[in-house]
Amino acid sequence: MRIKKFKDYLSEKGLKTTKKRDEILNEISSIEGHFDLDELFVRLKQKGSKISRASIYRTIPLLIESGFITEVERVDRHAHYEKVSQKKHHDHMICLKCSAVIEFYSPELESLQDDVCKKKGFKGVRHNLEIYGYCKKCRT
Amino acid sequence: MRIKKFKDYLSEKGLKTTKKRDEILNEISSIEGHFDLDELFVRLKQKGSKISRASIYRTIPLLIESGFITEVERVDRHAHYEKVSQKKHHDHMICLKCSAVIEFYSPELESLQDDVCKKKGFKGVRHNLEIYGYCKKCRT
DNA sequence: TAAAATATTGAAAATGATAAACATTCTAAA
DNA sequence: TTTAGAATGTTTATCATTTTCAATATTTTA
Repeated sequence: MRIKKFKDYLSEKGLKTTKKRDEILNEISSIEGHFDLDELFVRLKQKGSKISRASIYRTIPLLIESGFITEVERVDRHAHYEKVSQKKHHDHMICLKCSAVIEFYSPELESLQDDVCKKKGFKGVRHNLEIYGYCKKCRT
Repeated sequence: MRIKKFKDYLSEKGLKTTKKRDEILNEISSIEGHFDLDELFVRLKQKGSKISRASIYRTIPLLIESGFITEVERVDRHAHYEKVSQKKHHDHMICLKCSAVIEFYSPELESLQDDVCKKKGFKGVRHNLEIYGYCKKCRT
């Protein structure tokens, strides 16, 4: 599974499998939706882990490189991440007031993007769409 | 013009028109393309302004709120801005090989996004779409 | 138009996210 | 099991941004 993929990535790079990396990996696996570094840290601590923030900071680039997580928009002033999952691709609406993140997926939007790419002779492989505005609750 | 709009915004909010705010406003008006806070600061200093970074930091949210500027991609580790201009909105295709940036605009894509927002009860005010892939030259 | 009320300013200190240094501990592979 | 190199935690640094505070400036009021 995906965890194995990460371990393969490590050994390819001559990096090592460690308990801390396993803890991080497992914890992220259990998170649904977005998270930031501090959430991850707190969750691990609550489970009795002795991990430090520094290790998490150091592990995150590896997780991104190996395709385990991706960075999503900086909603606050710090980075947010989410698992790259089997879950279907989706885009985001971000509330400018309450910072709520709404996931959505529109097949029409996807295929229209393909059309636009074709028109430009561009071979798209992935994309990133963020719509900023006001969610149902916050719109006046 | 747009400068007046900002002044109206200030008085609506019970804020004051000041020399410093005018300086910032004028300087931004003369900038083409992206800028960051420090560029703005240096330009003002070069023109003999006695302004401090703190004032610029404090003015930027007002300029954004009033629709004078917007924050664009965080390229580095700090914020970048650009004037909200007459130039038509567009999105970007970015080549993973040669880093070429292709601007495009698709009215269909825009209105489809509006539909998707409507469906979610979301009031979109702006968006950001980047399609990553390979340009005409680089696709194999 | 002077005085009162309130907002703005610069300088410096504070904060928050992230990174680096370094000594110690752990992992993998011989 | 040894050993080289990697990973770790703690502490310290860095950089962008925010806040505090006393001094000024602007606007309002009388």
